[in-house]
Amino acid sequence: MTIPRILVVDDDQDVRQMVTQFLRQNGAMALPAGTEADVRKHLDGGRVDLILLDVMLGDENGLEICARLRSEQDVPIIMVSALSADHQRMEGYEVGADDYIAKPFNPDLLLARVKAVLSRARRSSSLVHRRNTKTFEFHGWVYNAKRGEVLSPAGIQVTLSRRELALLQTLVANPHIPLTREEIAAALDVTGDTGQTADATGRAIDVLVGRLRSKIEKNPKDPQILRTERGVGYVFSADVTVQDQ
Amino acid sequence: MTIPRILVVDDDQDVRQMVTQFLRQNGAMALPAGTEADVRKHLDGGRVDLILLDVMLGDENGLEICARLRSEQDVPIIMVSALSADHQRMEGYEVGADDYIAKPFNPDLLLARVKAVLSRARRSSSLVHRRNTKTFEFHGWVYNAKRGEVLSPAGIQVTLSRRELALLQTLVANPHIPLTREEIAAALDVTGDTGQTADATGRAIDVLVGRLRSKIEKNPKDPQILRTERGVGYVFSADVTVQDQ
DNA sequence: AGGGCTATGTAACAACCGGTAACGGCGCTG
DNA sequence: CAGCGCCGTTACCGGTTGTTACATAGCCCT
Repeated sequence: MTIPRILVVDDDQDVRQMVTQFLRQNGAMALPAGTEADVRKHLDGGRVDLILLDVMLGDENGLEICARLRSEQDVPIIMVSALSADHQRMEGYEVGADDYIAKPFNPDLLLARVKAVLSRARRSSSLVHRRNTKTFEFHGWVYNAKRGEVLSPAGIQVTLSRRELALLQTLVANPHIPLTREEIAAALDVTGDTGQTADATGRAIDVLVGRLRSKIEKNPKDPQILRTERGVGYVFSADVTVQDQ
Repeated sequence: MTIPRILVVDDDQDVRQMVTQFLRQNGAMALPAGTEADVRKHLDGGRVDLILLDVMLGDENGLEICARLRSEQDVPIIMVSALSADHQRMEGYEVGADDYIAKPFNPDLLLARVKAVLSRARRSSSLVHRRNTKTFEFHGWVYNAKRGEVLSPAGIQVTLSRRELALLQTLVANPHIPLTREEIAAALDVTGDTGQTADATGRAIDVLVGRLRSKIEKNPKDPQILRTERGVGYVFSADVTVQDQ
């Protein structure tokens, strides 16, 4: 990658100078900016890879600027603040900052953050490394594959055990397709080391299904989502909508 | 740039111990194995980058084992033997060994061979690079390998003990790759080799993991960084960005 | 409809696994 | 020598998961 251009936005001239200099020593093209006008000038004029934005700009509110910039351009932003309280941090994220760092900061820390954000940005633009998290939705339930989180229609988080989660994952990936116990066992890697038949694996799957039902079916006795296909196995009989993220 | 895993196969406990220790000092994850069964356990379980195989195993014939392994898996093998006769060397090559070294061997020589075979296999040459100072960043944390410093997302320095630091280092070098307790122990050089199972090493790793968690996890009860892989071991499940320095 | 067979649901149990508090040994430092 | 921090061991607890046994439901045949 070419030398990254970093906009250093801070109303304190001394801070600007210091940060700018430090970044330059570390190979970046640092562009100091004292006001939002300065920022816009640079954004209009040319390429900017990252904005280091101080939360407290004399007259202007950095958070607002951040939100505004975010809504207009897709430039990574790291918020900088003298306030390290957690809620500040959260606010920073809410307005769309990519990261947050407290002042006074450790140079190593700053550099690490900058590089992290830059490489993240680069990665997202190259199709190769895209790591997509999927979210599945069915009958009001939401299953976030990455975090392994399951939310009930009421929005309450349900904790599934590892096995239950794996089962759900398998099912969700094959909606409306009847799966035999053997297939499920294979997907869950249950077999054990003695190449057991599905029967020897035995009722493990049945029991597991029961346990999952007890957690995600409104009335486990009359399952609507995880249905039994008698003589065959089980079907996930809900429509699933998938969202990449 | 993962740390290479080297299986040290020798029926003589003292030799195993010595070689293992030497390799560990030079940055490898050395896994001692006394029998073919041990070898298979490791091969089944996980990735092994290289096997150092003694020709004379008490009951078994190392050459046969070598041939057998070769026919099954594509793992580089270096044969080790007390007999330096040429025909032995030839035999070693015939059964598929990548290199051959006579006992007693010069440590430097061993290391050279190991590196050669590893790089031929286009594996990491981290045996060499490992001395580089690196800074790792994950979830806002910064770990400076040279100074052994760890900074929290808030920029506060956290003091880890020697062991905790070593554990972190091992994990950070293998993000998203589940490590067994045994592998971790090997990397930390915990047991030496007394033919102990991972169980004999006992809960040391578990406890250590717990201690590290209590320092770097926001909520140690629900670890986001250092996750448990039930029945397997532990995974460092954060994206890590690395900077050479 | 009813008998008999098989498939499935599930409660109870036991084995196993991982988290962790507590303890004690060890080495270092003052 | 006392105090302290580090670290492996142990024991206990709680959660997970496969097994078993028994109850029930579904299906086929007469």
